[in-house]
Amino acid sequence: MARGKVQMKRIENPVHRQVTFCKRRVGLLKKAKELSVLCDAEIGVFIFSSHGKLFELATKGSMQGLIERYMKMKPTRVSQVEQTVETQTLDAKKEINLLKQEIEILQKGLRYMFDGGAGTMTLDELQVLEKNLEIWIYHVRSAKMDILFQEIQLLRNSEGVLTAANKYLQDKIEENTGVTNFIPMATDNTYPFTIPDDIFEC
Amino acid sequence: MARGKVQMKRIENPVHRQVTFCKRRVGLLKKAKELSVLCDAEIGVFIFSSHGKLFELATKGSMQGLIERYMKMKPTRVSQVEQTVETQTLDAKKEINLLKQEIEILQKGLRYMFDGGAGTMTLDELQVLEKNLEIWIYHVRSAKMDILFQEIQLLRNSEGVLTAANKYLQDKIEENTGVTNFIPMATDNTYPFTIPDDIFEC
DNA sequence: ATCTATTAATAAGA
DNA sequence: TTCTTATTAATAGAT
Repeated sequence: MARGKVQMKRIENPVHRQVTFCKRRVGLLKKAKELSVLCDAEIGVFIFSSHGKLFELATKGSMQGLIERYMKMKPTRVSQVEQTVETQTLDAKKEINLLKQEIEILQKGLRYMFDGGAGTMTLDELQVLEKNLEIWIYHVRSAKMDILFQEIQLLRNSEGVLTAANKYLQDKIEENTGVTNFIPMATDNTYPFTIPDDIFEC
Repeated sequence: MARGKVQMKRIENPVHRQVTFCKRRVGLLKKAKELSVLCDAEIGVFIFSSHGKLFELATKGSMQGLIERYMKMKPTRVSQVEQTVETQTLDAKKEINLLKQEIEILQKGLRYMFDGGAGTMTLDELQVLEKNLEIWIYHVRSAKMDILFQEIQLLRNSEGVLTAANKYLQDKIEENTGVTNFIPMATDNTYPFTIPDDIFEC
């Protein structure tokens, strides 16, 4: 525009380039402001120098407002930043749903246990629950079972002792009195009173 | 700039205003492009006409990229949309952490049970676990306990029956032989073989 | 749109 | 950076 035309290409001389940048930058922002005022337009400009420095102008309101207005008008491509955030949110929600499913299974299992086995769970859910509870509950039951088993063995032993005593006394009576039709008491009981061992296999 | 100066104020004549808008808009974008080329700058311009129509220019890449670069440089005020998304992400992460804590406690509890009580859990964790397991495990044990208890009661009954039979037979022998120093077998056993009821209170 | 008289922008030099 | 100034570019108003 003065003292010679300018070639439309990058100015190689750094000093010239810097000077021109300053001058034209001011000119551009001035032009933007003029256009805004004269024609009642809303204009946003940002300029990043080759060194990364930012210069900006926003007529009427803030640059943020302008960018939001711009975004609303062009929702075609979502920005990478927003996409990342969106992806994170999606991942998080997926994870939450998975965890909630897991807890749902546990809760259903609780209800299942509480109801004493009312069939409210699906097979898959029961399998998940089973896998989790098997080892866990096994060790809880085992501890108490050990005690109970010891007691039962004692009872079995006492039963055997008493039975032997009973037999011994019967023989004694038979031997002394010659009575053979002696009827032992409580013959209607199922005898012997054995507990299948597999009941202790939890 | 030609045929008379212009007042720096809104052009009231709509026709004039529209014409000026067209001309100066082209001029502004041209200037922006020139500045970008000459000085190796990255420039974004958007112009909203008074009627809301958008005109834009982004030198080097897309407007989206420019806006992201702008945002990174000025993270002062986050837009409401992004803030909402961010809040959601935060909430989601909080929720995930809570659920993970819950599962962590359950897992620790599993290990605790497996180890047979090796003190790897904190008191709080144990209390949470205890609260959750109490009802659950109670009903698991109860089902089996019911069976066991029934068996034990049967054994107790049989014990009582045999004891009664034993006593009867002793009386009978005493009555028939006059021997009073009859020593029952197995007197070294602790007698009677009772199981404290509280062992069934899980 | 296009023309053109006139103003505004600015390249080069200081 | 800023000022000056010669020169070019932009554009207001008319067509």
